[in-house]
Amino acid sequence: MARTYGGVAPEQRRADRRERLLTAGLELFTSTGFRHTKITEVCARAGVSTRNFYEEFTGKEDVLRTLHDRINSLALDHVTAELDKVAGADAMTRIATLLDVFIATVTADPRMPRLTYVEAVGVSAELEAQHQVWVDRWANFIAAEASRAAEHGVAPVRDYRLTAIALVGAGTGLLREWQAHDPPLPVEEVGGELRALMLAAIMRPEKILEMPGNPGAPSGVEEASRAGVRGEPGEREGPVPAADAGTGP
Amino acid sequence: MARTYGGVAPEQRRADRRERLLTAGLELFTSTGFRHTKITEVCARAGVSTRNFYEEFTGKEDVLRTLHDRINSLALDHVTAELDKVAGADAMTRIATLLDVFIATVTADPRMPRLTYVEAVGVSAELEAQHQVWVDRWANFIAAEASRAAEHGVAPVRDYRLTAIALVGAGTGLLREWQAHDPPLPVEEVGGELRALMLAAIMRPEKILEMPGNPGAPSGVEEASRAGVRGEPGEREGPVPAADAGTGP
DNA sequence: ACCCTTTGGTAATTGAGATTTTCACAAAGT
DNA sequence: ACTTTGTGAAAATCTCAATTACCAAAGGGT
Repeated sequence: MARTYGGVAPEQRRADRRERLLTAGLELFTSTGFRHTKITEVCARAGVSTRNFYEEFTGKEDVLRTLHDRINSLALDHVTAELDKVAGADAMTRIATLLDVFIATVTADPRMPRLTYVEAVGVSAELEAQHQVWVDRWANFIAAEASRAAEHGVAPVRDYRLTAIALVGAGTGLLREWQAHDPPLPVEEVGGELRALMLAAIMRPEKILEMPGNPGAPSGVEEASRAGVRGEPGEREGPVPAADAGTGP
Repeated sequence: MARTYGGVAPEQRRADRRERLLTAGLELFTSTGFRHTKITEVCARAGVSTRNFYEEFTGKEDVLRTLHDRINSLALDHVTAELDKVAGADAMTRIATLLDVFIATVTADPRMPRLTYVEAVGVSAELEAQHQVWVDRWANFIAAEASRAAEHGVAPVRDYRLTAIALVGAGTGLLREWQAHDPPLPVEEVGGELRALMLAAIMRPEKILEMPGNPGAPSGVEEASRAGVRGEPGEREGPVPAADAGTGP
C-alpha cells in the first residue's frame, strides 16, 4: 500500500481532494445554504467521487465544522501575528489593531462571515459547542488586552470578562448584518464602528448612568426590568477611581 | 359547514390547535433543535393530528417563521408601550428603558432568544429576509432615540444608522451567548453590560482614537487592515464639536 | 333517536437524499 | 506483458421523514 500515483504521493492526492472538497463546501454552503446543499453537489463541484468524500469526511456537517474551525483559526493567527508586531505599542493601539486585523481578515471574503455566523448556527449541538469554544478564546483575548489597558491607566480596573463576551457578540452580530445587508454596508465604516464600540466599551467609566445627573434607574419600568439596573453585584475587586482616560501611560 | 363543537366555535377550535402547535414547536425547536425535530413530534406534543397540522401550516418552517415573528413583535410591543409611559423623560433614561424592557422581555423565557438567534438562523432565504426586516425596525427605533438624545445635547449630532445596526448586532450576539453559556450568565449583568455598551456607543465623541494622544492608525499593520483605520470618509454633515456629554440639557 | 357532518388518529405512499457497493480502468511495480 | 492496487463514475440500497388517504368515532341538528 501507498504507491505514488500520477506523479504525486498518495497522501498528496488525498490532501488535494480534501482541499477541493472544502473549497466546494465553502462555496456551496454560502450560496445554496448548508441545509439545501447535497453531498453529491459538493462532490460534483470538487471533482471528487462520493466514495472519496466518505474517505475524508463523515458527512456534510464534518465539512462545515472543519471550515468553521479553519476560519476562526485563520483570524486568530492573523491577529496574534500582528499583535506580536506591535508588542510595545500602547494599549489602545493594540486594541485597535486587534480589531482592525480581525475585521480585515474575515471581511476579505464575505463567505467567511456568512459561513461562520449564519450557516454554522443552529446546525447541531457539536457545532454550537465549537462556537462556544471560539467565543471563549476570543473573549479571553479581548479581556487580556483590556486588562493591559487598565494596567496602563487608560481604562478602569475591573472585570472585563462580560464586556469581552459582549464585544464578541457585537462582532459576530455586526458581521452577520454586514454580509446580509442590502445595499451593502461599506467595510471601512463597519470596521470603524466596531472599533469605536470596542474602545468606548473598554474606556467607559464604571457607572455610566450616574455620570450626567440621573439618580439611578429609569422611572416607571414595571416587572420587566427590575433587574439589570445597578452596575454589578459582588465579586468586584473594590472601588476604583474612574481612571483618567486621556493622559497616556 | 361551521358547526359549533364541544361548546366552542370551529374557528376557536382551530385557533386552539394552532396555538398548541406553536407552543409545541417552540418547545421542541429549542430543545431538540429545529433540524432534528420531526413534524410528527410536534403534532404528538400538541395533541394535533398531522392532518390538522397541514391545515394550519405549510410545514415546519412556517411554524418557525411564525414564532420568530411573534417573539419580535412581542418585544417591540413591550418596548413601545413602556417608552410611551416615559414619553417625557430625558433621552438617556429613554434609551436605558428601551434596552431594559427589551432584555427583560426576551430573557423572561430562554427559549425565545434560543429560537430567534440560534434556531432561526441560516434556515432559509425567507427567514433571513424576515430577520433583516426586524433588524431594520429595531435599528430605526434605536437610531431615532439616539437622534433624540443628540437634539437634547447629550450625544453628538451625527448619523446613527450604523451605530444602531451595530447595537442590534451586539444585542443578538450577546443574547446568543447568554442562552448558550455554561455556567449561565446572570441576566442582570448581561442587561447592565448591554446597556452600558449602548450608552457608551451613543454618547461617545466622534473621533475616539484621537482623544488620548495617538496620531492615528496603529503602526505596522500590513495588507490586512489598510482599510478601516480612518474615522469616516465622506457624507458626514460637517464638523461637529464633540458635544459635551456630561452636563444635561 | 337517527342521520350527517366534521374531526382526529392511523396507516400507506411517496420521494429525496445519504451511504454503500460494484465495476471498469489506469498507472506502478516487476 | 502481467499483476496489483488506487481511483472515479455510477448504480443499488437504504433510511427516514413529509404528505396524503382512509376509516372510525363523536357531537349536533331535526
